Amino acid sequence: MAAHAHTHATGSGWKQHVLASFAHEGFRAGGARAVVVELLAEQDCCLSAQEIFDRLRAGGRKVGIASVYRVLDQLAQMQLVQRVDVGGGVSRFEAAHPGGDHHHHLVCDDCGRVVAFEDERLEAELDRVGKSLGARVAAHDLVLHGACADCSQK
Amino acid sequence: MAAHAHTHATGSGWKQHVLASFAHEGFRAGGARAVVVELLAEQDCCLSAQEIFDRLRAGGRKVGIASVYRVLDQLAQMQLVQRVDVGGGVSRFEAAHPGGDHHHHLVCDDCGRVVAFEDERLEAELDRVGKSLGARVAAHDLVLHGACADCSQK
DNA sequence: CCCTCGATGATAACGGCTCTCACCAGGGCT
DNA sequence: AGCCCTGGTGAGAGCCGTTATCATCGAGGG
Ligand SMILES: [Mn+2]
Ligand SMILES: [Mn+2]
Ligand SMILES: [Zn+2]
Ligand SMILES: [Zn+2]
Repeated sequence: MAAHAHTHATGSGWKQHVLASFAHEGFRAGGARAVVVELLAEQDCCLSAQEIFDRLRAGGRKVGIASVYRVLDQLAQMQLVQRVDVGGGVSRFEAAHPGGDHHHHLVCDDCGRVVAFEDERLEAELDRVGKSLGARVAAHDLVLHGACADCSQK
Repeated sequence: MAAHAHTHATGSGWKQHVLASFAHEGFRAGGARAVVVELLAEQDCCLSAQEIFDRLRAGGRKVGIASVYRVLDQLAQMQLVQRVDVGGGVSRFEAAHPGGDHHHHLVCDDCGRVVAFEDERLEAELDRVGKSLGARVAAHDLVLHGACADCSQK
């Protein structure tokens, strides 16, 4: 696992999977949906609906904010994106890979930066706890708050 | 650990600690603050600001919603309450015990119920992960989503 | 081509939260 | 006890992310 440049965590594999899923569910091909999926596929970490809207507009695409929320909602219901709630009343969204790697976030309360991380043992513990509750846990939201590595050493 | 009735997780110990902290910080004694603390001390689990407001009003207390948020904000900054974000754009709050037990929540996406749980090993893993990031982690928010024990077995 | 119905986007509405500001009252002082 | 200053309070307006509405557009099967 040497030093190949960090390819986007969400390659075109995810995008293809999403488009196939939409087709399979009998959805029609719409411009807004395609372009939101396209943008999400290029990201390494979560974006808010407003950020998605702004970037698409900046790229000359005349999407409506309602369409952005609509598509994100559909994707979330189909388990194709993960809704990330870092507090502050804003939801963020990122591609969710079928059975694959997912990560969590540390939010720096000083500079606002969002740092992604993943940890195998932590996931195992989360699974164990879910089972011990007798519940069928479909997802877990985890956010660490504090001072990021940069902010904490000054 | 036999069957003694489940005493409130937040006895008067917490309340005393909070009042002492406020006095120590040079705050004046205000009616709204006292009554919000009082109510929080009686709870076993988290309440939203609106719920706190409604209950106080129902009890004949003429508090303002602004005061509720103000007090909750002060308490959160003094680390005397934990802000719990279970999604849906509503923050919930519960008493935080100095160095003691804290718990997390499972939210049933079917019936909306909120189930509290605590787990020592999970906390240890969370600590380890925080350290491995080089960050100074002050708090962590964890919410499990899925079907609760009742809803999952039908 | 046409026609139907899902998709889209401008806009209004909604709700949680925050801000503003005039009034209230704790408590140090005399 | 009475004053006064200042922090505490609460009604209401405002802010902002999200959701609902609805007229219009266009994908795609006939
Ligand atoms: Mn995880
Ligand atoms: Mn914990
Ligand atoms: Zn930082
Ligand atoms: Zn349930």
